[in-house]
Amino acid sequence: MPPKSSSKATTPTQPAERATIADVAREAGVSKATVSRFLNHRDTLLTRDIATRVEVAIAALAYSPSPMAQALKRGRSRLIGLVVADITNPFSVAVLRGAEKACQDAGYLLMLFNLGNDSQRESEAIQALTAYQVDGFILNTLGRDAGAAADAVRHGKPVVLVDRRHHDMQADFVSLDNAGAVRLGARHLAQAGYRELLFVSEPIKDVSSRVERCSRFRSFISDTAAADIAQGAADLQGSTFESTAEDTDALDMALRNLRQRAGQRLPGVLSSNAVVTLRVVAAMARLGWQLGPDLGLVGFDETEWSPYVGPGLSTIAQPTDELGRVAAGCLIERLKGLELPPRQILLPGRLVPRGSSAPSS
Amino acid sequence: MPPKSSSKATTPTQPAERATIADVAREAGVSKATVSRFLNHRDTLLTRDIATRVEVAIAALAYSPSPMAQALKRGRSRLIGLVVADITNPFSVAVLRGAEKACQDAGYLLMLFNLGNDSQRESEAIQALTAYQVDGFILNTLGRDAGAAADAVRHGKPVVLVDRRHHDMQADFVSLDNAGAVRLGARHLAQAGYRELLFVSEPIKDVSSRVERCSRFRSFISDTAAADIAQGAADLQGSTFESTAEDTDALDMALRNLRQRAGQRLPGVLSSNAVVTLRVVAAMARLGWQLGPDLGLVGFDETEWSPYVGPGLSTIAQPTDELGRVAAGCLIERLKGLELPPRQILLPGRLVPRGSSAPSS
DNA sequence: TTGTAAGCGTTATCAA
DNA sequence: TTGATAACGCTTACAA
Repeated sequence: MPPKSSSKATTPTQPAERATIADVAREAGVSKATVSRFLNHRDTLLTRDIATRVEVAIAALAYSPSPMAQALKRGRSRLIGLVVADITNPFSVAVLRGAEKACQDAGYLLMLFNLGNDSQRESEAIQALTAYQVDGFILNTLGRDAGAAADAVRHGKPVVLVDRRHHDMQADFVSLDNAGAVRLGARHLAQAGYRELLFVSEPIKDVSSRVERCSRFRSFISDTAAADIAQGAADLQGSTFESTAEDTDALDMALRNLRQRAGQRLPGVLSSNAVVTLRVVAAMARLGWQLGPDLGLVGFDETEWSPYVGPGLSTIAQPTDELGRVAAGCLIERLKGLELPPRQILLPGRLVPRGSSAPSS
Repeated sequence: MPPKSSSKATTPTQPAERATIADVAREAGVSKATVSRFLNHRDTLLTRDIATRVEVAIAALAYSPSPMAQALKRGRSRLIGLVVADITNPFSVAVLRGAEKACQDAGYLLMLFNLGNDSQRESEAIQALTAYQVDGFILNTLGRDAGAAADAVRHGKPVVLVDRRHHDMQADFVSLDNAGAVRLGARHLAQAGYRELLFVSEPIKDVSSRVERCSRFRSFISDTAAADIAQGAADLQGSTFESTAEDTDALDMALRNLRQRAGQRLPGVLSSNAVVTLRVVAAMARLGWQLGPDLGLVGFDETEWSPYVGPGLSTIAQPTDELGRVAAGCLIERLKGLELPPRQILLPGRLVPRGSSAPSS
């Protein structure tokens, strides 16, 4: 293949190959070093005359530097590695979206690695990404594969954890304020009159956000119950349940038991994410119960469809876009050299009350 | 795992820096070229003795080649660029997921660029991605920015178009069989007894998939009506409507008109994607109509929530994962050197009938 | 069969 | 202020 050299190109307007810094140097009649200086240290040391010559040449050749070569030389790539546990999860996607935007705005590109819920592959992901010299990581993973992320940190690559913290890792952490969010949802249910509550979660398995939500739910119940007792009204009870996608019978049973325990009182469910919410909705359909009157429901994660399922699903909206943006922002600050002990940034959730938490419509 | 270079490393188990090919060569007592040969042409030309020495050294240093350096030298990067018009769109995400999986399996990593529905940025995206030497592109974009993708093709980078074709571009195209899918949905409505049909789409704006669905709907109506006349039953009518997110009044009006036109007959809607479906559902709620009895609805795109909205939403499920997989597969074949005229791969949709297209429950 | 050396497109360290 | 020149980590003629 004749590479460039004029020849009878069918499209004369296109420089068949990308121009290199050498081409620019030749065109401008200067050295490569000068061109490089123009690019990187525009402010310092450059004769007006030479500078414009270079500038013209760059424009003429539509030159832009090769990030690959720069990465090789500098050891930095303007790439950010994003590892998500499961891109099926709408929450991950929402975060991804926020992060992608922030990265683009800061001139970074995102390299994506999806674990497909196979936490074993976490170190594989991080290795692949480090190989490409990504400048930093945004991790939304289990952190089971403990060494993996720690390696990255040790290699001096900044890491930001989103939603799920890793055990004793020195990294910024960005997440929903789970304590506040659980309180928001549980209190709303309790005040609406639902007094026998059940927290339904995916299998907890040490996933930090699940652990937190679950334990916060427990403490909400005991705190509130204690307060109630002090006021002579001791009817609030709570329990928790871990639901799997397969075992729908177990969920049906848990809900039946819940209603039985409730007795005269109203039963209510707080579900830990959108997937679980849908499972509860499906169970309700199987049981033939009405959302609201028969069972109160508040679910984590607001979605476009929340308003239209049953009487409308009450949700706790996470600031997903902002989580992604903030995570990327944190990372970029670190990349700019910010030295600070690991930060913890918790963003508040927002309650969106709808029919599913209204005892009577 | 004891690496080598003593020094007082705080973490003795980690080789502070990534090992390079030179390190391996030194460790094995051979030349860099030999190591490189071992890596790339393991099969040919290598003494058993030397080969094992290299192998041992590589293992000892946990060496893996730098893809950046390889890319620089080879001009190929094992990177695939994915450009999506709007990552908010669940369809895009589903495709992304399928593609990501296929790429990973083939040893490619995905670089993601989201246009955020700003079609102007398409060439920006493609340029950024080519700068990183991506080996090929998967494009789910409008193709408004005509030159952009064409440039990539001209530079010899294979391109696969997903869901949206670009005008006269030489590239593989992977998509739902829109003709078949429209027929599936419209016929289902018609057979269920809905005889005054409305196709509701997002603003068509030259987006190829929208254009196709809309025109296929029109021809379904005229074909079927013609056949009906031949049989003496000429009561099937159809029209189309473009809905925007803002102007909900217009949609309400369109539905009211539809029902009026229907007269004694039943009105039915075919909606062009999940977003539009939700808009129609919202309009129904505003109008106080019942899905099914008052208006039949079939929507493109199956989602996890389709079963739980109203009486269940009838949908036309796209094989999203497979679309992504096939697209990535096509690209990878091309990368392996497959020379073929541009292919067109259409995957069938599947009708999922539910309550929203049942006149009586 | 193996080694030497020349690049790939940059940036950085020297002299000039 | 500018220009050679040597890396960065790898592949690949070409020699040996």
